[in-house]
Amino acid sequence: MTIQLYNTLTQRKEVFTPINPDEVTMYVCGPTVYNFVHIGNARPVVIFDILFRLLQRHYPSVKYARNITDVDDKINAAAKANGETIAELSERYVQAYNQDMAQLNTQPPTLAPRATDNIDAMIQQIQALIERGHAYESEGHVLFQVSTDQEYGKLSHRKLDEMIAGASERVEEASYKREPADFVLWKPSTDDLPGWDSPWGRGRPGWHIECSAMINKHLANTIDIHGGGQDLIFPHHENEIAQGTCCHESGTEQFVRYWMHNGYLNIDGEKMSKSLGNFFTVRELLELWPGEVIRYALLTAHYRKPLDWTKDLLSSAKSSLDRLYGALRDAPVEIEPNLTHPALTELESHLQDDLAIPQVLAVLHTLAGDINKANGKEKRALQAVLRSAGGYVGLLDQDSDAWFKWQSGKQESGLSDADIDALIAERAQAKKDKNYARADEIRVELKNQGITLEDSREGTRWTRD
RNA sequence: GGCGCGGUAGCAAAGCGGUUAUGCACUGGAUUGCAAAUCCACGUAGGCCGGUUCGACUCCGGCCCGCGCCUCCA
Repeated sequence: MTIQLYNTLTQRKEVFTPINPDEVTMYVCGPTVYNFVHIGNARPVVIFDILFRLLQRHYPSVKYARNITDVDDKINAAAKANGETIAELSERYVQAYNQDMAQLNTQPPTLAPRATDNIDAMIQQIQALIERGHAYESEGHVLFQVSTDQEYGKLSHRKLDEMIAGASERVEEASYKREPADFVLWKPSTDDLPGWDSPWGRGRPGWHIECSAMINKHLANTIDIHGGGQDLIFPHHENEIAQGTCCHESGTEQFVRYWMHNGYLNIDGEKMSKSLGNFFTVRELLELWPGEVIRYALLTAHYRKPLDWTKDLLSSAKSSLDRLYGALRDAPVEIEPNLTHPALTELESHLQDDLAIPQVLAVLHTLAGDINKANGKEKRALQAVLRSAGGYVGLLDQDSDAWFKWQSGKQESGLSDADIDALIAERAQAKKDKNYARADEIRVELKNQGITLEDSREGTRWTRD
């Protein structure tokens, strides 16, 4: 069975065949570090994490790069507002980003290049574009002349003249542009702004150049997969193609073979975005929910479809995970290597079919049902299968007991584990004395504090809501 | 105006030209000192109108509604 991926370029699912099966290359657009990221920013990270895991099972080496944009006007503005240096601010948010993404069980990428470490590569690429007649210098700016690229628009499936006609009010007209659609590769910096020396004076890069330059520098001239949110298709990725293709000798060498784009997160049916202000940061969500619940919630819809982000989605994700972890009671956390099982084969085939993750979740739940009906050796074996299955999508990697005892930042003022254990001990004695009134009283007391008790032959377990 | 996506049961969300998606919630039963967890039972859902077909949620056409992109954005 082969991996099939939906390619935005061709608008269809295609069989994935890497240029070099010994080393697959993937690049995903990372954050601009001027703030905590919102949950919409986390969706591609989680989605491409699952693709990364899938590719790693199929190929000996996968080079996955995710950039850090640490030069941007929004960073400059935020640093100024905070009275902080740009370096301090961006470093702080890089750390926060890495922590947040780790909380969502995402593996770190192979490479996390920063824009500010790759200015040379950008300048080189811009120079190549000028030499090849695709870019020009004007009033301290360097611009890409879109009309020199016959292929421009092939990713977003638009024609240049239609774009301009439709967007005439929004396209920035500037004296230094030859044509309105031309976009900035390099712009001049004033003394109070970050800047680098260049053949065109002290300045800083435009938005799009960092990705194409870093891809060429750190991965290859042609890479296998490039991912990001659907809102990056135009202009960002379209411009990357223009830069990454036109800068090379042939001018036709393919830049990226498979373009993948995830759908948006919506709030009340509308796109979540920083500019609209209708967003939740991953930080604040992690105060209220385990990272795994957030991850699960992000996986409930197919990656190319919009996903409505609601409280119900999260509590439903929590309940769903409760069921899965319930089936993993007393099971070891370690994943058994090289396990084979029809359910794993089925799950793998869903993932290979353009990441059909909702169907993977269905397989997980079917397994959980089977486990709950099984006993002894069979049950143990199925639990190992479920652990493995979870690993395919970055779920179910913690101890079941720890899962059920998870405490949010907001709950920390409540009962401690020791308090709870003490009350349970008291209740056990009461039960032994057939003092059921007192036993029930303790249970109600705990229930009011969000603690649910479960009696069994082996003793009493408890879970936090 | 151009390009694109979607409308499935109370909610969320998939596959599929004919046979249970799945989860959450609800209800009844088993189990339990009472609970919880678990198991069993329980939903002919597919925006509207045509067409193709022996048969359509699935394919085709039209319409209605919602959303996105069209140079800040994941």
